Amino acid sequence: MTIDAGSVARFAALMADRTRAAICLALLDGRAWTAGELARHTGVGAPTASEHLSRMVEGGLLAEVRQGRHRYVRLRDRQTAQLVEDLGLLAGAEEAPRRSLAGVRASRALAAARTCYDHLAGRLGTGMFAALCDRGLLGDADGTALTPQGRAWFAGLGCVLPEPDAGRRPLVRACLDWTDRRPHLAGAAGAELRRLCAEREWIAPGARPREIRVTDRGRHAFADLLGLDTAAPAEPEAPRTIRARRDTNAAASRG
Amino acid sequence: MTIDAGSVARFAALMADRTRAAICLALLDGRAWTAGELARHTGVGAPTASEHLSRMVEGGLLAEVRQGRHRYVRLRDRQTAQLVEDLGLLAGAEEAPRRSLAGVRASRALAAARTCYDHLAGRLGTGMFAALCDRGLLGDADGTALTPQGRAWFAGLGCVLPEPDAGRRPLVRACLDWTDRRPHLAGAAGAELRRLCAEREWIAPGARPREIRVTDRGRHAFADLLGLDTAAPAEPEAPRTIRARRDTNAAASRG
DNA sequence: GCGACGGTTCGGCGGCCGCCGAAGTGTGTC
DNA sequence: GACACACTTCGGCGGCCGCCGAACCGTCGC
Repeated sequence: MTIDAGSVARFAALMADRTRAAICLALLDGRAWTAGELARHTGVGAPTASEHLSRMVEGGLLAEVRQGRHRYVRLRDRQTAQLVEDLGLLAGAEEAPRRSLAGVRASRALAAARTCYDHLAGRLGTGMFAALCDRGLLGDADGTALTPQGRAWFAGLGCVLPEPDAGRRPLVRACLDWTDRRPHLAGAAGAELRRLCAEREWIAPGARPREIRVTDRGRHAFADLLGLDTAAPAEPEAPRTIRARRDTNAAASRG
Repeated sequence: MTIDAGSVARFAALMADRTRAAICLALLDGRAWTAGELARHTGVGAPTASEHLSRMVEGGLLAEVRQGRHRYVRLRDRQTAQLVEDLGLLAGAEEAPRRSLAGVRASRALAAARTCYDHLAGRLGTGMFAALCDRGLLGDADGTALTPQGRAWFAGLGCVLPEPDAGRRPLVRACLDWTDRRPHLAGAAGAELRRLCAEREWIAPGARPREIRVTDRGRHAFADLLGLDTAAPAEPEAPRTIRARRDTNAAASRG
């Protein structure tokens, strides 16, 4: 047996609980969260969250950094984040589109622009991907390769892209978008592009985790560079609320 | 919430059991298995297997075809197979290399050549990938693109590759090999290449599931086409045995 | 029609799991 | 040194889960 069924089961079990899955999804924003934040976010007590985190770290799903009286955790690495994302995509693929009204409001902003681990997603991300393709900067039809023009475009922005090297992270990768069902730019170039956008303040963090906002400066830059229209909905943000979810947990844990 | 933690947990739970994980891994060979075969393969009773399969089909992990008094199941689609494979890779990444002696014998053949869902893996797969790169048939350093020469090479073999089309399956994809830790060729081209190898009888099924054997004809073809040395270990195959595994199950299900 | 056979359903058993409250540990602050 | 705070450990509770044996249901072969 090349690979042990037991270890696969053990690893999958780390995500096979509603609370732990919620933790994984929260961590998809690429940041490190404290144990307390995650407890509040998932609506669970501190002891429970603590046990979950220990288990996930032990199992190799999360990495932790202890700092003073805080315990920070993040997804172990890019591969792990990718797995969580793929899992979310597949798990959501067949789901009926039942969503609360509050959810619609929240997801509208997320659908517009958000981060996906370390790159840009939402309509902003898919729009950029399409624009890059249109201009011949991404080649090979699927957009899984960077053309010489593409490389020049990045260089013109002052982006130093890592030399592509077999076995390392792909330079460009097409990542199917949850909300838009079209690809957005992932891979090393996607991460670099996001870093650049943040550095030049073309984007800024939104009200909720993972949500991002295109700044005025960014709107001009995206229009100039890619002919991209990033008109904002410009609605005031509702305060984030913690909702109880104990009642829904038992129901959800069953197939 | 863009994606529901409950559905992620529910989906992950489908693989979070040793028996179900073993079923997934078995199905990675791309074939459809009957319920009985899987019950025997996983060392579990028929009722148990039946319940597992129903749950996995219901949850969208497997697809089933009922034929007479048989129930055939397979992984739902390529994305699902990919997920299982990635999960296996990550789950195995940190594991201590504890393996039984029988396991070593078995995995030696698998490490030499096997199928990975619908393409070739093992040293045969990684060797071909490296050879294709060396000859400039795969471009873009990571080998995520086919060069014009590469396309010509496939054409010369009589392989009709699908036109690459955004949103469809990538033409070529580098898939990290479990045993060799180097990439092998996946994607549509990988699948086509495997089909061709089987059609010309360059490869033949091995003694165990997923295992493949390079034929004499294949050995010559691979040497001529790619300068690839595929010397076989040529050891007689041990008969496959069903081992009891009930005792190890409880231990494995705990973190 | 009958028996063999693959698969399913049902009832029940043992075991683990996820949760919490209470108490404990270590860190930073006044 | 005392207190607040973030987190952990412990004990216990309710609940689901995975398994099996027994009985049952279709299908196939004779």
